[in-house]
Amino acid sequence: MDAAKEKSRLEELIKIIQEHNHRYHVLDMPIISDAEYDQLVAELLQLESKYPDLITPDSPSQRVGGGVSDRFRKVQHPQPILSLANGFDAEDLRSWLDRIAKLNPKVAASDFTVEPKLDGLTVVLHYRNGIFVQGATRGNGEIGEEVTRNLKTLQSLPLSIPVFQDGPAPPEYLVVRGEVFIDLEDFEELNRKQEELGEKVYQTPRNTAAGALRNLDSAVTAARPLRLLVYTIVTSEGSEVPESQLESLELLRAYGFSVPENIVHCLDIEEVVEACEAWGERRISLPYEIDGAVVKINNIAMADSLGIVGKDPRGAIAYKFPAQEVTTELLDIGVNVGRTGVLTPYAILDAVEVGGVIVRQATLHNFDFIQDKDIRIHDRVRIKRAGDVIPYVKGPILEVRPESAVTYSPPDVCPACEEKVATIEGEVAWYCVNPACPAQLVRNLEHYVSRTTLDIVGLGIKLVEQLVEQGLVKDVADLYRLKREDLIELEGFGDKKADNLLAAIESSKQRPLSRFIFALGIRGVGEVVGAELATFYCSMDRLAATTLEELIEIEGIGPNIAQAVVDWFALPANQNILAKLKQSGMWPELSGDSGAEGLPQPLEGLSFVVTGTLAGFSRKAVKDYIQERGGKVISAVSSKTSYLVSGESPGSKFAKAEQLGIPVLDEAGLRELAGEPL
DNA sequence: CACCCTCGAGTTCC
DNA sequence: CTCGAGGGTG
Repeated sequence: MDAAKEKSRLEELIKIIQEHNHRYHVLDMPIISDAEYDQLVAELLQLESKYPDLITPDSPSQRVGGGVSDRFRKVQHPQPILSLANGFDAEDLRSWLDRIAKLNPKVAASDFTVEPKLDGLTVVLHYRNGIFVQGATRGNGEIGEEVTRNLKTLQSLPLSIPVFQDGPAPPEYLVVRGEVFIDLEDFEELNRKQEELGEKVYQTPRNTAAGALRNLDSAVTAARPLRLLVYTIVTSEGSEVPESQLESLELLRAYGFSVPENIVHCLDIEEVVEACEAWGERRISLPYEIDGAVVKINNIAMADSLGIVGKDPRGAIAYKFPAQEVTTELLDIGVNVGRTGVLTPYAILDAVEVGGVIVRQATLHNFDFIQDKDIRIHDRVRIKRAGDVIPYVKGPILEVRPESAVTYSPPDVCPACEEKVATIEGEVAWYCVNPACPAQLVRNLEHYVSRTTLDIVGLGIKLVEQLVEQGLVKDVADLYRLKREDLIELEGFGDKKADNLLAAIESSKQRPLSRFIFALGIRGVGEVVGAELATFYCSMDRLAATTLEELIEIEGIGPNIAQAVVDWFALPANQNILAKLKQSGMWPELSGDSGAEGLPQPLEGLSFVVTGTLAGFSRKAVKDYIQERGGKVISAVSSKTSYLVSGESPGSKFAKAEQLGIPVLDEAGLRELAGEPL
């Protein structure tokens, strides 16, 4: 090719590429593949490097920043997309203000906005004359990836800015910043579908959103439930320029963007602190994940005047919540023995902070769970604190699985007694079936004395272990045969403590029959079924003589529980225990009046779920209160729940209730409903 | 038979 | 809170 031909080809290329750009970005009707496009650009670049004189300012090579990605074109942001400095508590927020007030005393009297900090991907959107022309990921803040076509599949992204008669005129050139993310509910729904199809499930909403937005096939992006919220005007030319962050948000809304809701306007730093903490409490009831709150000085000019330190503008700060999800190394897997003999594996973790506490252990539920999630020792695993308390392992991070990772094989003997383990047909759990297993005995005793059963105060885990170790107690009935002399021998015991313990054990004979049945630890018989059996049989003698057929008749008891009950009473070891208990005078009967009969039953037919802390009630007291008045207390919110009783710092039940539209009561509301005079 | 709801059991940290 | 299982229902 001679020079003249090359030069005309170069000019031709510019026109061709511009045409394709137009089709791609504006008309959304590309007629060539991305690869072909990249080839054209590559050819152009090659020619331009040969004839640099011919590079025009409007050449596509200039427009795309000169680089051609193998996946996406890189674009330079009109101005760097800055990150934010982080704060973690109220003190960090106050000292941030103190610092900047020294630079400009006027900020001390400034007002602020507090917005939720969405956990998604930042995108930068360009509109020319009201038409969406380009969208890019944040990238490194200077250069991002151009994902215009994918962004166009988002329902919540306006392709053009509507013009209203009395609304603001759209700017000639507008650049905004927003966040792309997936609602938690949509995410779960997506994973449910994936599971049904036998496809892989996604790990986090954030990663899924990132993957979808950067997918080469826009159809895939379109199929994901991505949402967009816009919260900053980066550039606005040829129209009104907002003076404050609040005005910006209003303007963005008028332009047709979805903006984050419930943005708090604060007049001083203490209000800011309050608002940040409120977002922390609200976090769990939001439809999407947030990892903090963003505090901005409302006046944009004032914020800008403070300048930038490193990559962080001084006029704003991110208040970060403690991470709810972290990753750490799984050092080993241990196995616990439950009171029913169930073997439960647990993860021994490299200690890590999650949501403000150090976590070293987390349950792995059962051996199938380990296999299903393909969890291996030395894997890096994702840990989450469910609700706010109990940590659990979500799964391994396969991408960083080390060579040293080893698959785990469940033990074939009980870790406590070394008897062979057994499985039950159709059940996931593995069992130690040795009736003399010391671990089971300890757990069984713990259950027998625990607060929810016979409530023997002063008899805790440590003491139970001690009594078993010393051979003083070989079954629950032995508790009633403990002698003062034996107890005084024990470490840390004196006359007084021994007497108190004996008195506590003695008082357990006064507990209701229902609690006693629950305390025995029959598989499948918990608090509710125990109460059911107590009201049906009224005495231990009658219960012990029951039959399978009779049990099945009882509402709430099916063949499995019935069989477990019959089996329990048939076991000679248990018959022996019962005989000893009866002999000791531990043989409750259902008393005619339970004390609550006389109360009116205003809550009859209603079911309640309790969450959070109530001021005037303990957890147990509120339960009794509701039950005494005819209401039912259940553990999980469902569509059949009548009311959620919510106190201070409610858990995730609150979100669930809101979602299902279940009415929420506070303590006063409950009392009122129960007909108490106010 | 497929669902939904409820119950039981084990669970972490301070 | 989680998961699994049992029980009831459409």
